[in-house]
Amino acid sequence: MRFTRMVSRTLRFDPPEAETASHRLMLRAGLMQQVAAGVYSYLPLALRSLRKIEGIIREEMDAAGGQELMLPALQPLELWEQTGRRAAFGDNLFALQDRRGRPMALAPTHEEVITNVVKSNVQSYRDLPLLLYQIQTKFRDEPRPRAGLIRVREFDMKDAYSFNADDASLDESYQAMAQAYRNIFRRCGLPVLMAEADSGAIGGKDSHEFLLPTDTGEDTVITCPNCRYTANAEKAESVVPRYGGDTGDAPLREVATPGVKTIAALAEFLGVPEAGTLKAVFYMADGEPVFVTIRGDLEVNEVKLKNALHCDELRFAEDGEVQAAGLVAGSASAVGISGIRKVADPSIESGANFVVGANKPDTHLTGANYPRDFQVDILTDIALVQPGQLCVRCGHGLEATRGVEVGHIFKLGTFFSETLGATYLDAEGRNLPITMGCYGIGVGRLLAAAIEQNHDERGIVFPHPIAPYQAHLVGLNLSNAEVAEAADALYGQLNAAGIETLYDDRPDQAAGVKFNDADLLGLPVRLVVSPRNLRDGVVEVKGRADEAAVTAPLGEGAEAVRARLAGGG
RNA sequence: CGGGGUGUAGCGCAGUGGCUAGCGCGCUACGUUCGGGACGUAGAGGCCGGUGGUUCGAAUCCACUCACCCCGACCA
Repeated sequence: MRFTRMVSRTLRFDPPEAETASHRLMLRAGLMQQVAAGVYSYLPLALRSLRKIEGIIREEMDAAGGQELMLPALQPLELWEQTGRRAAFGDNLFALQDRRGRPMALAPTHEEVITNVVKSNVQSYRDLPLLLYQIQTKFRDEPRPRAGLIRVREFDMKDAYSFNADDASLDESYQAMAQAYRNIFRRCGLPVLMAEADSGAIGGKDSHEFLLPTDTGEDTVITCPNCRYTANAEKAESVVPRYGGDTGDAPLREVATPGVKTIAALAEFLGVPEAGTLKAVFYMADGEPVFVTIRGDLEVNEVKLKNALHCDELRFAEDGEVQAAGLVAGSASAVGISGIRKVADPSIESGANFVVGANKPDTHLTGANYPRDFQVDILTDIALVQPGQLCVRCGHGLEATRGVEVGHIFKLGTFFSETLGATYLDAEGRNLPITMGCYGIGVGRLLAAAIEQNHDERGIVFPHPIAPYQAHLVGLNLSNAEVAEAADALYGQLNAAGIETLYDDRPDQAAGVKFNDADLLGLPVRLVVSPRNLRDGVVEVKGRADEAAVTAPLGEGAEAVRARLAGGG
């Protein structure tokens, strides 16, 4: 490709709206252009890279026994109502009407449609297992798109679905997918963490996320440096150190706490640690108020809470809703409260004689103990893991890192097959629901993550397998006919040798401009033809990440590129 | 949806009521330069986000509205 024929141009300065590295570099290098919030045009350079990523994904999916197909993005809304996911997705689902007023949706994912495909094609255990996948555009009306391709509303996703007769078979498919994912990310130059993840309201036993560690990531990963336990903070569990050695036989006693509203203020006022108090938090779950109790030094994990409540929408209650429920914000506790759903974290048992609200203004109680003084409807882990808490497996201190989720695999179980009636006959003639798994990779996000991981202060440093071109041929001083001739000839040789080459054939740009653009675009190998090199009969060869260039005989440019690519770096 | 911010040339920005709206980059032409973002000369390029108001006069003041960015609740 000749530089002078490219539609895109590089930006001389960083675009001010882009804060994360991949976003900034992709705009600046002319890889993409924004059309609307979370909607981008992919220019040729980006598309070439995306196609390479897709190629890697296809190879690995096919190697794992996958079959590629293509499902529609436009779907009847009815399909989403059948499984109840119209409500689950809520405003994130792009809904529209066709010309006859029929409700339609732009699909955010494809479990419903693929389950119907399998339902009408699979009757027997002999037809299983199946692994089907596609690379296709998804639509999600995200509340807040951000950071370039990290979070967008229209994006290409590789989504795969496995269909198995039983859990043992599902495990095999799941493991095969996990391995395929590891291969894909390694080939894209990404050192990902595989973390235990929340599987969502639909359930299913296992779920893992593949996260690229980076400060600009949206997720928090909890890791144990000792036993390698790795989990998304949404899912992670920890051991909460017990508070105090008391036996819990202290009597309940009221204390006046004028003006004390927060846990921090309460702890200070009474001279007890925050772990010696119980915190009350109020949520609205699908419109119903919920009373949540957790030890004072811990935070509520809303994902865990949502799963415990089996609700679609969960949010903090507003002041008016708290009052309407007859609760006293700042001095509330579950003691003596009824007529509202009560959820508590097991940490309320990891101590005794707690300080809690008295459910009247400016008053608290000391000596509160569960279950002696109050009861709850649901007692389950709803705590957010914090670094420094202890690993549930080995007791070592946990650490937290930020990461971008680039892939996610789920064991779905039989939710969709049961809801939509996808069954098979087993060897004994029984009609059983097919067991499913699903596996997603965001292709554009993977590119963004790769750039996030592989760049320096000068620009992108593309990993070879996903670079738009392998070689960047720079011709300096091309108004000199001899140099132009030599550069053109080398370009021809590279093409003939099958090396994808971007040829900076701009006749009148200064060397600095060309070098800076080459660094910005970050193609793996740079070749320089110039009057100086021509005099010596050589071409300069430099890997993007190399400190210095080496020279090769002018006629051996293609071999030099191959050698440099094989050398890594 | 809550909080903060921005809309003026392809891009980045300046312009606090006065008539022909400016600067840098980029772009076009010619000339000079030529190994890390060169220089000169001459040009092209604007419904100042939109609508409605105030005013003799609005990019500038007021109201409404739309869009985009950043911070929090969603996910590949």
